[in-house]
Amino acid sequence: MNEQIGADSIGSSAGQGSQEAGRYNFTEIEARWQAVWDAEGAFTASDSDPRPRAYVLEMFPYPSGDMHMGHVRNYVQGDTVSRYLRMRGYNVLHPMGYDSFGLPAEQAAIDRGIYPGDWIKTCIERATAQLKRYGFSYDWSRMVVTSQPDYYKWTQWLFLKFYEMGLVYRTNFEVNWCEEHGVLANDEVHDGGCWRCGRTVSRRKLEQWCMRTTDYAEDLLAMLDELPGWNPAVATMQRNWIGRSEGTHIDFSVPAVDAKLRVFTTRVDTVFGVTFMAIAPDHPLAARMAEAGGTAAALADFAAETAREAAAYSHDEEKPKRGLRLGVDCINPFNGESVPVFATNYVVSDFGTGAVMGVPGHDVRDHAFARQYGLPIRQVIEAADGSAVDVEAAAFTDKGVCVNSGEFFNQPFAETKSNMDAWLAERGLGGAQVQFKLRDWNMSRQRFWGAPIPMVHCDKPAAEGGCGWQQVPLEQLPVVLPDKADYSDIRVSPLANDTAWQRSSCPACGGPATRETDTMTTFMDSAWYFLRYCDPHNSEAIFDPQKVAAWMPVDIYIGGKEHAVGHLLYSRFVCHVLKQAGVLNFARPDVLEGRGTIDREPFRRLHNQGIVYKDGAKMSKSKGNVVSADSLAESFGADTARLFEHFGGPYDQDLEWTAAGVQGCHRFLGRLWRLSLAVEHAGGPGGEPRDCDREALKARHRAVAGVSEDISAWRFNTAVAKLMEYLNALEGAWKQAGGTDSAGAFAEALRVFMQLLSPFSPHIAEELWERLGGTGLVCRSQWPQHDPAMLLSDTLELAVQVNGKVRGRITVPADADPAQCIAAAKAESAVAVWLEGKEIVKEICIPGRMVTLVVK
RNA sequence: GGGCGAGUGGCGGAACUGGCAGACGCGCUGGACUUAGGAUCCAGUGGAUUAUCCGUGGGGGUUCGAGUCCCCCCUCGCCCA
Repeated sequence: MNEQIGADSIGSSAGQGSQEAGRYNFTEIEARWQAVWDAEGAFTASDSDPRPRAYVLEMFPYPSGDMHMGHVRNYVQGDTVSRYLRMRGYNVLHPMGYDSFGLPAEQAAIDRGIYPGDWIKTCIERATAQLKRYGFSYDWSRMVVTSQPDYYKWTQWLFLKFYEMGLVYRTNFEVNWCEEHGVLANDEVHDGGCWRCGRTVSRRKLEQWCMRTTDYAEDLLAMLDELPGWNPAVATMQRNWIGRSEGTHIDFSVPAVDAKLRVFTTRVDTVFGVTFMAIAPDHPLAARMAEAGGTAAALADFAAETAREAAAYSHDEEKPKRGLRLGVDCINPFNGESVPVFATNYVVSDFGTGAVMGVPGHDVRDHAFARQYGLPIRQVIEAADGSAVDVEAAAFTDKGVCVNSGEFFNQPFAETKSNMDAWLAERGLGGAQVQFKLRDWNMSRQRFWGAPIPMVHCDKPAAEGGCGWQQVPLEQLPVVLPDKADYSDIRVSPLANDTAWQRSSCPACGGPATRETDTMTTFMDSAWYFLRYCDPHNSEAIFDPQKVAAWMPVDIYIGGKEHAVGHLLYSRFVCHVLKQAGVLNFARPDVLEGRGTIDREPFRRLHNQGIVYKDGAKMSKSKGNVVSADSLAESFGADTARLFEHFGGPYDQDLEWTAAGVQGCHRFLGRLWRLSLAVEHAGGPGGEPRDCDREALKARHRAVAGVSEDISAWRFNTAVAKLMEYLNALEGAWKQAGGTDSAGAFAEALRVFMQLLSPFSPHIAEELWERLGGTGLVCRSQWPQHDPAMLLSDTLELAVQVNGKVRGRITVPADADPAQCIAAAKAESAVAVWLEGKEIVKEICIPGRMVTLVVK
């Protein structure tokens, strides 16, 4: 730094020859400050720090291949907020980890013939290096990795805890089945075929472990109302997913098999319009009824066919409705009528009661079905306004008043429903019933790369007094995955082939037992990781409840809205259960907006960043349209890349990836660099403040006010724009200063600049902060305040409108009253032209903004 | 089909409660730095038939004044059937 760089050198090249030392060398700067932060433990969240705590969390990634721009966008937002909150005086917990069990690792292992754990280890190292390069302020000492035994031991512990609470049961669940590749996840089924071989996928039932999430449906729904900080769109999606509906159970008797067929309906008022009964082909009573009706063989065919078909139709296609008349009737309890029973492909057995009453007059699907099978269509509801209804032409689905319904006539829906519910309840035939769309949670995956379900099955047959399924004793956790995986037959999980691993002993009788070979869904791994961050190295317990109480709930959770129902709902569920079990109790009050504590809700605020697209598709490894996180950092540096991610648009808006414009952000940092060095070299405190100094001062207060407000409101794009405006103003003022007199004032202005810039481009901010004489680390300095008085000026420029069009502008003292403004407006020559020969009918002055005159 | 969101220059996007549309940046045009330029600086940049007029997907409305509020329509995206 021996070259004198004066004010006039802003425009000169700083990147050549002897001036090399003054060049903005981002590679060097970024490495240097990352090392300093590391050495200083600048981002360690301390459990003993007395300052108020904040917990900022981004959804942890699946570490498969490169981190890409979609990830970076997410983390940049969390990091900026974290750094901002630290400077506002909070003890911030900002951790990172990896969701490393699951399909991609398993797939990579199959494709490359390696062990999934080895592959994932490499990926984690790579991802960590990429994240570190961006200078994200994570407390890396708290990293959790879900595929490591010290983590999944506790995932297994949770499973057993829930088992003890009676929340886990075993049942038949439908899975997608490929003859060559075995069980497939939903996203491995493409257009009804296996994604690998294209073979038609069928549905098959497997015994699996299942969690009673529906027990908590009411609470999970109700507590959404306590979460005003959630993205409302996501809250709505969860409400719809939980799908509470108030309806009615009705038992229809089936004389042929002497049984009752129970249906659920939200439209009990249409019960007199029932002309058939639709059930799932695999309804528990279906076979018996078919037997009685002489259609057993036909039913078996039909059931097999619909099982095949179910996988073939994705949700957005309306599949053709088909049915099989079973040959038996059931009796409508309300009017004693016999109606035929059909097995159909549009009623499924694992939802509701697996049976639906067919009311073609008032339900669209039933209408289509009745048309196809020539069933009668009957009108039992009339329009409330008395207008004509033709149920032969189309189903009338509005709520109206009953007709042709015996004693229940001419009443609005609510009354009819309560009367009918009561009528059913009195006779023991059903009654009012609340139902949820939410289903219980299937925990089992027929996969190797997941946390083994810690259950063993006693080898002794039940008939000989065997013990059946038993929990693995807690002291034997974790049940560790073998360190080899044999993928020679990929129809079954390697665990199911590994007889040595399966061998175990029965905790109940001490005899031989066999391990469960299914592993847990990865949604279970990710449903509690945010708790483990609070106490990541605890080897005695899943966590210390006091540590969790001190950090939880998460103040700000950031991630993609594709997790609106899955991950977020399961995480809420786990916390609700643990609260009930007395294991946790979130106690930390809301530091950001002073809201009350929600003792079992894990995420106080939820922000969903927009999706990054490339070539019209969401950026993802599987689509092969990934732009690596390294690409920008390499050519422009992390500081530029971070800035650019913010600047592209509102954080929650989707965007098509393009690097066009990144130059602008890089130029901005380059200009800041050159101005700062010029000021640094000019040195010395200035003399009397001059106009240009005052301009710099005003610009500074404007920037502090604007940037603070924008960050608080999550308007990062405009915050960056305001930093750019600040630089423009400082450059202008510096040029005006034309020398070194004012260097002190400009150094001060620039130090504040570095504070404002620090959450966005932290490395260059540290470097220049130090050069300009800042003490300590800028990321630990206290966020600057602005003086509101500095935002005001002595005079104001007002626009003058005549009949709604701007015709001129006037400059008035800031304290001028409306009458003075209006008088000045009329006197302005550019305005007067438009007033000539006209009559002024109205004069309006909007203080500080404009004067508007209406003429005739 | 239902729910939600969006439509503003050549481009990404600004515009808090209705109050000067296009902040900030990209791109582009011209110029400077005696050559060169993926560097830097300066000036300009919504359109047009340029004293003025027209412009925020289209059409109506409320208002002194509408990107913003109300009604109808079109297009796109996401979620759910």
